[in-house]
Amino acid sequence: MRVLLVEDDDRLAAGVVAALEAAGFVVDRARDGQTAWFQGDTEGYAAVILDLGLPALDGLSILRRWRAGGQRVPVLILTARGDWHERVEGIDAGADDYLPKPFRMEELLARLRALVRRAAGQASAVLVNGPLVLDTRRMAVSVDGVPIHLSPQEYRLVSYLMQHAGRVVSQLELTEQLYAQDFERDSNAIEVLVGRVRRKLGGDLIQTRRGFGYLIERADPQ
Amino acid sequence: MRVLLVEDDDRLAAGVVAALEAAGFVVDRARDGQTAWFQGDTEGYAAVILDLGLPALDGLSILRRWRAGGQRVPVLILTARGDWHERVEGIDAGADDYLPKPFRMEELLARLRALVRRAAGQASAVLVNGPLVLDTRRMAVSVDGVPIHLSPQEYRLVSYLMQHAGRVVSQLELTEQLYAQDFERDSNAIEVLVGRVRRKLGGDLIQTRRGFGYLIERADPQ
DNA sequence: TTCCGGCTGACGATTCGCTGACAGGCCCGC
DNA sequence: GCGGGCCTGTCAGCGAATCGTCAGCCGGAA
Repeated sequence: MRVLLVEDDDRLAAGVVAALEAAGFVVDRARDGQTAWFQGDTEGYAAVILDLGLPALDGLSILRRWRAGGQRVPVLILTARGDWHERVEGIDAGADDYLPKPFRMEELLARLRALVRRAAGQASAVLVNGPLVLDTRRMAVSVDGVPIHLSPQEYRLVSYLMQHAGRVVSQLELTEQLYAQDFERDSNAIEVLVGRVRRKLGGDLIQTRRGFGYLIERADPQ
Repeated sequence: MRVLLVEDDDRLAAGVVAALEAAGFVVDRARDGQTAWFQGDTEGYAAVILDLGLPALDGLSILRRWRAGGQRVPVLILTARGDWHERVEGIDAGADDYLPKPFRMEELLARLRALVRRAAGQASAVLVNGPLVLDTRRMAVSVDGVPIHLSPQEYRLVSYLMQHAGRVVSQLELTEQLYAQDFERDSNAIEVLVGRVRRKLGGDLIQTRRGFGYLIERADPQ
């Protein structure tokens, strides 16, 4: 877990670095705004601890530049200036947390842990299998980068097959997944559904295992 | 954007509710811990403001119960007790932020906005998505730099979709976020609302995923 | 070849979302 | 208090999308 500490006061910085390293973080330190801005934008940090009172380039400006450039790294602001509108400004500039000096090291650690935990909670929800890409958040499917429009039922089918890619899924299993319990079993609804999806996705992405079920091959770089 | 305020002091609560509503939030209030616990667990709030000193069930206990039950709603703790180990305890119990009384209403709002943003994975007070810009501080929306006048309800819709840009949001979720608890579910209010917003924003900024919900595409540098 | 499981096109009932019209409620200026 | 404008939920109607059904076809395996 690598974090960036942006702090010009050597004594304070030393203390914070020691505490962070004791807590298991790997710490880089930047003394001035220029360096901080560059490093925060290019290196991949899990979090940044940012002092507002800095030489060369103000902390708030760095933060705004990062955010304007789409840099989303979690930022914890650290400053001696404790008046409320400074805080509001910092938070609205895109800081994720704020800690006024003087602070207890325990509190800094707790907040930092919370910050990292939160940022890690945003898993990418995109399933990829060869040319087939399924984005569960956008509920969108594409083949070779071309977006494909699927109806809700069709989407559910592809989603289920993708989540179980590399395994044969029986018609019975699909029926149980896609329909309510009281669904007539000797219906060819699944076959029709698969047909429709195949026409949209093209090719043989969904394979048939005659007598067993359907399958999307797993084709990942593993 | 629907939030839950857990506060037993009527006078304070009234002030906070007024400020929150003026800032565009839909507010439910709970007076005691029991109610708070139940509501926070069952209703889908964008955030919870939690007073630690409560009758019936202590604030920290509620928080721990929520977290133990997997409830991830962002929680901002509010309390008169400002010593640091209380803060650490609160944060480690799963609070996302902490504000000691007395506080400025502006700071509460800023922190609340930050909390909601963070939960949505955004990082700045100004949300940008392609031509669409939403300034949560000024409650202003513009498309291609042209300011658009939205009614409160319309603004909330756009705000919520922007906070969750790149994700399909169901009508049920929108209903829960935009309306108080006792709202009739089989109404087409959301559809009408979306229609009105679309006419104002123009184009297909708000997409429909038939059978699933609505979506504002995310178009930013990653 | 036969047979059986799967595929396909057509069809129609139903659902879903969009829209215009309308009305009640609220606020503001007079 | 009164009138007008805005806000916002309800309703009905429309058009399109959805999706199960059915009948007939195809093709692989024995």
